[in-house]
Amino acid sequence: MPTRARHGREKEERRQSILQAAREVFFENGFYRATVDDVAGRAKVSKGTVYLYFESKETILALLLLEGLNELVENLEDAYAAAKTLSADERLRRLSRAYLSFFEEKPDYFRLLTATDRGRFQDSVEPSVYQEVLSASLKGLDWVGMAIQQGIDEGLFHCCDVRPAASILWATLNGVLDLMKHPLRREMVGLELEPLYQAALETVLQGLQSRE
Amino acid sequence: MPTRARHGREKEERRQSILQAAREVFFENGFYRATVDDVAGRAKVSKGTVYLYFESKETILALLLLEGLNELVENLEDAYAAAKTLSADERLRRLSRAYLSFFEEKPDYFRLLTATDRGRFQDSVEPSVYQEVLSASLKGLDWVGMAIQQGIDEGLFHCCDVRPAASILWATLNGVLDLMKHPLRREMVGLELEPLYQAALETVLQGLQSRE
Amino acid sequence: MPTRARHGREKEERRQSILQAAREVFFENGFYRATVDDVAGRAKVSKGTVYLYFESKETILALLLLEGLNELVENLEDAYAAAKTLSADERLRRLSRAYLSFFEEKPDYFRLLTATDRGRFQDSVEPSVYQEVLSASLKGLDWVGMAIQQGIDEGLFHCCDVRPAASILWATLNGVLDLMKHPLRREMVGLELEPLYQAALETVLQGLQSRE
Amino acid sequence: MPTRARHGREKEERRQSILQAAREVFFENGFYRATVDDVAGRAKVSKGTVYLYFESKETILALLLLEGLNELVENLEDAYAAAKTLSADERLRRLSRAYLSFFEEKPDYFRLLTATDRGRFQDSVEPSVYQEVLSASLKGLDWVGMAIQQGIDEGLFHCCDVRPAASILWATLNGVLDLMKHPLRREMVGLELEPLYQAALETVLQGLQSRE
DNA sequence: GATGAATGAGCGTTCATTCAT
DNA sequence: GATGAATGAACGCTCATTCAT
Repeated sequence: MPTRARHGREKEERRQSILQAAREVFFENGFYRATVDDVAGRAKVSKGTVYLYFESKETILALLLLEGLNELVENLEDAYAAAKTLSADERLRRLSRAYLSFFEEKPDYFRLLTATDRGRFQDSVEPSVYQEVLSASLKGLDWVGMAIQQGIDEGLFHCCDVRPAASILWATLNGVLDLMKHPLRREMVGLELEPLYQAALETVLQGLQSRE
Repeated sequence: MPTRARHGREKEERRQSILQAAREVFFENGFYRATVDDVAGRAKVSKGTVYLYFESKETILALLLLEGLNELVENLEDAYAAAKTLSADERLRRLSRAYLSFFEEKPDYFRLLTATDRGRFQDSVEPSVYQEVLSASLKGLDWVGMAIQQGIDEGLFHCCDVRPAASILWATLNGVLDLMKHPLRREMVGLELEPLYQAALETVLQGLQSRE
Repeated sequence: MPTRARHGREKEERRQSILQAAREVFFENGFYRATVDDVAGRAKVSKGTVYLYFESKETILALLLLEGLNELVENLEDAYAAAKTLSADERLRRLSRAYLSFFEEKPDYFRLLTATDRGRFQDSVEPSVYQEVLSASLKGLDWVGMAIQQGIDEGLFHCCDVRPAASILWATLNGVLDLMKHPLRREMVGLELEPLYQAALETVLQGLQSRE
Repeated sequence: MPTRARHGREKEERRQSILQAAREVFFENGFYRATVDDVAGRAKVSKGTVYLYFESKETILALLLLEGLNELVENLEDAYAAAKTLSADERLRRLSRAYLSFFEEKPDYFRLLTATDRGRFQDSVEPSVYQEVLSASLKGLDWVGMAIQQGIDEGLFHCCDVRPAASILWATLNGVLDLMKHPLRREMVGLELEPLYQAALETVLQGLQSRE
């Protein structure tokens, strides 16, 4: 059934083009300033068509967030797997680099994830979806945790508990990205993102290795 | 001119009561869900009066953010000054504690600062105001930087540059607070804020002391 | 031409199944709340197919109304014919009972007939169709009129004109049904439909018999 | 405080002019076809202003219905009171005439009351309001009932129960008005409203007087 | 200075109808 | 003939802002 297959593909393409349009206008104007009209206009479809593919504006946001987060998680997974034979600290460097790459390639997801007023989102979307977004946003912690556990097993780290250690590292990376995500703020700090990010990683690694 | 003075005082009081009302409704409902009607109602003035004292809803937000940030900066300043005779690492512990206190006492400012969709804010407010907010949000960096400089001078830290070191520490503290600010997320991580915050601080301090 | 014939039959079946679906959803949700999507879904055809068989949503309503009215008229006709040998007042009792049966078996037609906002209907449907609905809704009058004429001829009624007499009886029956069609209203009136309906009929019959 | 008083009066006038506009457009187009924009345009105010005075479109309808019904009830009350010294049948004639006058002077209320799809109305309006409308629409029954009770006491009517008798009379009057409210139907029936209405009244009065 | 009535553009969403396949 | 994706006008409603009093 080639026609059916074609139809399916075209539908999926249309869906994707609406999602892409939403990504663009949400990023450009922020979720609240962006209107469904904007999204429709950008995707060159009518407003009604948007609602043919998606339940609501909030649903679109949720999908974008999940898409972004899932991509990040995949990147982390790959980085972790690719560094299978390496030492714990090297695996953590790979994980961190994967996170940085994601940030640099999809900066919009970051803005969306961090800058969207949660209040409205939280109660416009099904609780399960909200939970899913929240939990996906913490997946990174798990991979970092596994690498740190390896480091503890290998005797590299002397801290006694994995979860706090992983949280500290993850929070630090997030903190640096958040601090540097805004051009104006980058300018005010007077540093480049990449070297600072690397330095932060090494500092925390050092700190975790020192016996206290 | 006692009348003029009284007028001035009354005007200022009215202004403050509107700001207070705005604080409450913005915190309760989030900036976008809160309406100017809500603010006026809470302040027991008419909607027109709100616009007599403030240019726009966004201006009010900017003022609240600045207020919060200034209070934080004062706390940091005090903590820094009070620890005048202490060693650099101890001064940094005092600064960190001051930040944590602020977060715990005014958690709403945090939400407002981090969770407000920037798009609308940025271009509804005069650029100078936006700059001011941004720069105030980086004041913490300066105080941390001064303590770290002291640490370098004292030979405590072996890193060569103050600004990156300060940024790393500040970003870490921010990252931890951000990670733990949401109850649901706190639950998912399974840790308490305070011990994690302390551990993060000590880890970074250790990392900055190690020679690389 | 068996193929043609089969096609014709299939077409008619499809048409009927759409009408049946429309009956169901119009009755369940009311005409305005029901959507063409609902009708198509219930009939398990596509929305486009509905428009292949019917000009518009209103046309479907008109057809349903006519169907209902025709059924009523047939019932009245049968009741009239079956009471061929009876006296005029008995024939009127049979006609009335037939009307009541129709109301009790198809209460939804009543709702549709009386509760549908006429505005849209009247000018969404061809004038001839509207006329047809209106005239069908008056067919009952004709049969009642014939029985009353018989009564006049037999010397039972002393009123001089058939049409007013028939109108009065018909209006009374309608009025009672309308008054009692809503459960909440039935409860408020505190009476049962059937005895009230009978009493109303007898009262009017008495009234028509009295010499004034 | 003349200003306050003037303000109040002006506000009330504005309110009334919106109600009047709603009456017009609801009557012209039916409730569902009429849009809030239409109402606003007719009242020469903005759409927002409509919502300043009324909660919702349905609320406006409810108010119009109640207004109409209350006016009717007042008319009936007056007619009943004015006929204090008359015999029961004469009082019923006065009540009926009052009802007819109301119908002729405010035909729109009738259309609105009988032709509005209840489904949507019923669940767009608070249950208490719906109850109120329903109960007001039955107030006429009470006055008719009182006059009939008087007729029973005076020995005029021989029926044993007031409520059915009142319901029959009221239903008949309603049935006639409903039958004749539409010009096209009036034409088809070939009678004038007023004589038919009178004849119906007399017929039922006769019927109620006859011993069965 | 203070009011609050008025505005009107804009919102997210719906749905009868059309039309390319 | 049948489909169902696409349309787009219209809907009821909101709310930051203005301005006559």
